[in-house]
Amino acid sequence: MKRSKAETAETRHRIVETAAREFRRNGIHATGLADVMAAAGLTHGGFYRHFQSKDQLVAEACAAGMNSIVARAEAAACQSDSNGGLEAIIESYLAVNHRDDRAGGCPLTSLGSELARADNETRATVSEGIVRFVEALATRARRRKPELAKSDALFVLSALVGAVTLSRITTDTGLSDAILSETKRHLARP
Amino acid sequence: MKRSKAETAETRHRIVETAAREFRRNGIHATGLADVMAAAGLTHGGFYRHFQSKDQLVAEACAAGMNSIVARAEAAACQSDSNGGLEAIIESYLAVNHRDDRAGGCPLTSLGSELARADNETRATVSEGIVRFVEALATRARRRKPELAKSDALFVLSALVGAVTLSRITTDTGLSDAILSETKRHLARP
DNA sequence: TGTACATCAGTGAACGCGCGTTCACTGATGTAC
DNA sequence: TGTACATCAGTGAACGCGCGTTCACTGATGTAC
Repeated sequence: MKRSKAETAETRHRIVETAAREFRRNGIHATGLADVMAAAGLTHGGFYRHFQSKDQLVAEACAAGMNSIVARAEAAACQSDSNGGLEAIIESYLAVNHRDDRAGGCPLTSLGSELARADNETRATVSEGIVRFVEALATRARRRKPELAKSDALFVLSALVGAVTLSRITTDTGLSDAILSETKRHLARP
Repeated sequence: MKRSKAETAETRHRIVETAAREFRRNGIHATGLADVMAAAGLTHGGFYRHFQSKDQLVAEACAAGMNSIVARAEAAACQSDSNGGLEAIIESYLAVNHRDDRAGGCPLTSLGSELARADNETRATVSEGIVRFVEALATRARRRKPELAKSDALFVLSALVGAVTLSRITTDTGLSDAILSETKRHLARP
């Protein structure tokens, strides 16, 4: 039966947030629309009342995922009592509980190689999220000259994404922990 | 009809090498066994004469991919005329033609997020490849103390993998190039 | 404000399709004598 | 060394299954009067 406008909007929002978690947890390709809808407490038939295609949901879910990771970085920086907050962002990204929480973590690591093959809409949205992440890091960089700060930020983000990606691949838990802690140590001393 | 032992071994090897390329090109989940077999010049029915399952092929293909990227790193280091060859490995990994050649490049970047969800067999094999890559970097590290050299190597590999992953996601070609060149610049000056 | 009706969110069955896997069959290989 | 036969690599059709997508239907919502 028909739902109120508010309820419809709430449902759509819930589908996107659920998809953002499910895609990060199991991968985009491996997650079916029926899985997403069921996790959102719905049957799959109603999907197309809200979205034109799976690709559209992928794009929106990735956008939501990027928004939340950038917001978390900003929050970590603001809550930090030390200097600019750069260390706080690095620590929160390289935390063991970020590595262990694929579903709630950064899409760049949980979906990295799939995003490189995603359609232009998704890649453009994620790309814009990367730019915002880089800006969040650059405004807190040690070097003040804008182009140097941005250069530092690109490097830091590369190290963060690579470290968490590798730490999730290896079956050697000691190596996994070492990748995170050594990357943290190197980024702390410039 | 039956084939000679040599021919059978050659065919099996060709399937693994073809799969290594196809998986890196299109992703593991998105590549069907029929795709791999067709690319190897065979029909899909014969697959199970050589492998027990798709998962087994995935593990062997990823092992082959790791072998070839570590071998390429070693080769780049040996051909380099400068100091230890560390810069040569970094330059070859962060090269634009590595970014643009997913099918022939490093599995850690072309399959990163899928490998984190792969079965234990595949993850263990890739993990061992990571260790060999880290050793290849560590023996050429600037710092001589073994544990410091390994720490440096873990950090360098993280930055390499993250940089190429990000450079493939972004739709902004200027940003993509900058990620590679700035990461190269930072790793060059310790 | 109250009533009549068009709208449409959500359900559940169905669509064609491609997946991983299995199987009967073919005929060259390689072994046993 | 030559012959007879079991083996098995590769083919092509078929299997059940889950995918993205479509559709007829239901009934509460929200609009038009």
